[in-house]
Amino acid sequence: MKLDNIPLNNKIIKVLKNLEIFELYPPQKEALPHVLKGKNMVLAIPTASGKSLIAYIGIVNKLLIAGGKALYIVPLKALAKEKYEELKSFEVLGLKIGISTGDLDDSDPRLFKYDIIVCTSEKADSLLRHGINWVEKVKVLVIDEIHLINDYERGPTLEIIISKFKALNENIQIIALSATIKNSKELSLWLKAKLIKSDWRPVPLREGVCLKNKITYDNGKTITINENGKKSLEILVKNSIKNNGQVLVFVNTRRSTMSVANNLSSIIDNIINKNEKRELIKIPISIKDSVNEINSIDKKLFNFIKKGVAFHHAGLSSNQRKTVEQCFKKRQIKCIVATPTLAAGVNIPAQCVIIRDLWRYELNYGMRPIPVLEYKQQAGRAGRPKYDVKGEAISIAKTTEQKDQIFDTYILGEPEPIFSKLGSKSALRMHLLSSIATNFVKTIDDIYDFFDSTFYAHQSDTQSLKYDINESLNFLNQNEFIEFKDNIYFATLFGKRTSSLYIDPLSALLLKNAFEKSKCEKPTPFSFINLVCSTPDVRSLYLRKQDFWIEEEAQQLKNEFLLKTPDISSEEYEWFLSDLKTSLLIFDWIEELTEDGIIAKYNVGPGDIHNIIEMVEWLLYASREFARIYSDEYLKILNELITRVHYGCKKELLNLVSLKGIGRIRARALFNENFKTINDLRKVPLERLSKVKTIGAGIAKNIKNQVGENKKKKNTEIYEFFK
DNA sequence: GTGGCAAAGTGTTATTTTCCCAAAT
DNA sequence: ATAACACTTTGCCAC
Repeated sequence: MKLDNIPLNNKIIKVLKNLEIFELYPPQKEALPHVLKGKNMVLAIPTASGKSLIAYIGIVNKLLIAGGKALYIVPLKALAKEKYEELKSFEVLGLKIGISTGDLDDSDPRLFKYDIIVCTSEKADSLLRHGINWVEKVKVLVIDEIHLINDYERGPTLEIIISKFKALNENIQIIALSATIKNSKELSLWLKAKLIKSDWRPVPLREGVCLKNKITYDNGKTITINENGKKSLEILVKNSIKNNGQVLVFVNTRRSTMSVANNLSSIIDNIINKNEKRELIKIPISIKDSVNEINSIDKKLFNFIKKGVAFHHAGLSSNQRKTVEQCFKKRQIKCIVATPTLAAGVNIPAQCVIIRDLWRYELNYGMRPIPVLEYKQQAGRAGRPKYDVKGEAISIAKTTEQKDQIFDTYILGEPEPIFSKLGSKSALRMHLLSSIATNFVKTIDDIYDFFDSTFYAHQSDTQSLKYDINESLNFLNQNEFIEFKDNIYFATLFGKRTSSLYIDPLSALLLKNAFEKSKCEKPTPFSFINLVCSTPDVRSLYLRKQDFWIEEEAQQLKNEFLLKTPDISSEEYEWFLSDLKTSLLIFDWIEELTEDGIIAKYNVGPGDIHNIIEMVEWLLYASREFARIYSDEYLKILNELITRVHYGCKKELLNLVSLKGIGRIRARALFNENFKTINDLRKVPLERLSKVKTIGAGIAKNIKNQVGENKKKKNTEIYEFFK
């Protein structure tokens, strides 16, 4: 259907044409009239078949007619960025686009001036908890990847946001985007939405299973591949690349990503030509970020990239991930070997997808088959629009039985239905508290009514839900998060802070008890690091066989624990050690152990380090807020510690690190050459400064600008007193 | 029989992942 | 459950 035949605002059509969109895909065509009428929608169609565009048009159309705001909710920060950038094209229509994710420079008041706001689900929840004053202005709510309602950790949040917005704003239009799921009908009934379901794809997908040298396709055809001494995976990759394609290989461990990349590297190296190689060699140099240390993962990655292949998993830093993804999109890298993260993230299509592992290790369960939904998401990455006529998704089987099973469950099978996880204890205590703390609900009937509107109630027996709610209310009451008077529930100061700090009530309780009851005589920075690492909000590292050294550390540090240490024979002892391991990592970080040192000592990637730092920093912040209430003698040590964790440095560098463009590395270099204070930097000549290791002329100038006499000294002087 | 080296066999180890705060610019 | 790696044993050849 050509764009010109669509009853749509001309201005919008013009924007679409600028985006080189001249006609709509069939599912888009089907959905559009309903969206334009302002109806609630559930779009259950494959990824990359243009779901977001329908949401964009829906939003823009509504806002141009009725004014107000729209909220676009996504599951990942990286996706928020992607959507934000796509939506920017609509700014010419006079709509302002905003993004709000944890690590971007946006605070709540600023969001008021935006018309379309992109954020993660937790951020949206957090905004609601802080009582934003523009809730009733939200006319359109888009939920991307709504099937994540099925997720134990994050699903309940999604459900709560939807239910709250529906309660606060009766006429809100909800546009839900979903992967194909079995019970999309049920979902659409809950949302009172029009359901559009389709398997249509812009590039057709052919699925197959490879057993030994034979591939059987979903249309019944078989082909045989054979080449001396090569595994079928290697032949598949080779053939695809030779035909001008690109390949994604999915495996189930990080270690495997590297070993498979290694096996493929010489093969791919042989295919690519000299020009391509020249381009590839440039890549590493162009992304070297002089603020960060070059770590061993960088080196490994660059060695592969040189040969046109890369590995990809959550242990990579965000820079490394971005480089791999972008170079693949630019078609410089021919093959990425990845863990399932890649399938859930930003859209990275390839001509051929190879799914080597359909099993995955799960704690307490051993190896289990991955959900069909996940298989479909991985397979769905096959087929690059504009480049490929057909996408190919091949799974690897080892036996005939496996082959048949893959066909039955994955290729011909239907994705699982999704189930609400709101009934879990942790979800209930978290969301009950926040609902009470924001006065969203007051009486027990309010609470029942509200939970009655959730997907959970839509799916399950409400009687048992009432029982679970009461149990959680009792827990919150007994631990002084909430009180109950004259039939009204209200939150205590402690409860309100817990809710607005966005931490698990169990974490809050742990922190509070430590502050009020700890017998630790003289808490050190380590004490507080260990405290926050013991909360359920900080996910601890795995223990391995060679980690016995941690037990010895426990002995050394025995006087610094704020919490009681469990008995060696007790069940909690393993948890304790794994929390301790995480604490020690952070302690090494603030004692300026190099990134590579940490990577080797703890067997983690730079991405893991970054994640742990973020979690610990966030909980230290929360601890400081509780310290204000319960023990302000800890304020100073906590403030200092938060900055040290942020930068990864010793106390003596706090002055220097407060300057922009100066991280732990440069600060250390300056300090070692005896520039220890802001005043030292003010006195030194520019030329001398630019001779310091890791500091060039540009940075030196930058420093001078910041410390120059006429400039404001507010920021830079804050840490002088730590000396 | 012995040294040198590659292939085959045995044993050990570890196992995927995301988001949440506030304040200032 | 299984891949990946480290380590040991076996097999083979030339001398």
